[in-house]
Amino acid sequence: MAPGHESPWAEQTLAALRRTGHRDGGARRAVVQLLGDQACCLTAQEIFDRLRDQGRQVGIASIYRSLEQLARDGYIQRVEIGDDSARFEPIHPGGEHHHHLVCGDCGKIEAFADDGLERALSELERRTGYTVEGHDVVLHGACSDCAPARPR
Amino acid sequence: MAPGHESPWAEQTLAALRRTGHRDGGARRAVVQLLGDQACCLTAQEIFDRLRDQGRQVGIASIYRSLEQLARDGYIQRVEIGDDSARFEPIHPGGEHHHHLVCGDCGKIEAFADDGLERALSELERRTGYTVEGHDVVLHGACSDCAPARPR
DNA sequence: ATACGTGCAAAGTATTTGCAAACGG
DNA sequence: CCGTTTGCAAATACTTTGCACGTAT
Repeated sequence: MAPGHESPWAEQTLAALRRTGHRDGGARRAVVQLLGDQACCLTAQEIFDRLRDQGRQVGIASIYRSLEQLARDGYIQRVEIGDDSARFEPIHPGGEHHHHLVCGDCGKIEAFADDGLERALSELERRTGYTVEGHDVVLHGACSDCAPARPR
Repeated sequence: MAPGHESPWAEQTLAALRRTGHRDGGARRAVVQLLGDQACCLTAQEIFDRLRDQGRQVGIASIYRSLEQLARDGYIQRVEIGDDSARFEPIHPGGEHHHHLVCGDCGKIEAFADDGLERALSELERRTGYTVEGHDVVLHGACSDCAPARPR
């Protein structure tokens, strides 16, 4: 990430935090900026490592605290992949939104979006009367790199 | 669970284990029997507690080891709900299969099945060429008990 | 000035592993 | 018998918490 340059999501999120009376400390800002530049979800440890690689010295506790607050306030989403650590990624207010495919061969996590799936989910919510605030879908299988190597 | 009586799933699973050359020790059998009688997914700790309540004295390490093996060999499925422990439930070979709604108010976990959702998922697999071995869907929201109490 | 945010270290959970004893086939 | 399974305890991994200090407002 080029210093001084922020993704639109990071900018919006930091502005919203300021507006809601939060102070702008270094640790949370670094977490938000890093998350905003990421293609996909990161673990707390990954965030810690990348920030340290960038020379930003943040305590891992601050990362966990930032993530907890950001998730609670709806800026980021917690994603459970099935390895034993939680992952986090920005929620884009526009509503475009994706799910994850976890490759059992190489461990890679790929994002995908699918309208049919989203339609089925909202149909389900409507029909059952559940009051659903969010949903996670995780597919386990072989990613597009590993699948060709195996017989279909 | 009435001793001596086993759910069909438990019976099949134990038979399959025997057939694949596994020995029939007490701990894993107790785990399989308990899981077979359960309506929904359990954590390792819940399994430990219920077995102890039944008078079956099993080490929690054996429960984890059994669950790991059963999941690896495709007898049970790991379900990640978003609290910080993993849950496990039988996979019924028939293919009928459900997902989970986690209530943010009361914490209850409800199972549901939905054909439209399953159709959308298989359509997605077919269209993208992903080789998908399994999928998890978790809805977060208010369950049918808590939702009526809140304005829709 | 004054509370909020941060870093460090310690405490808590959830899960895994090492090992010797128990046990099934 | 012999190797798998088990229980215990110690180890590990991840996350949370207590507390003193820094810093944004």
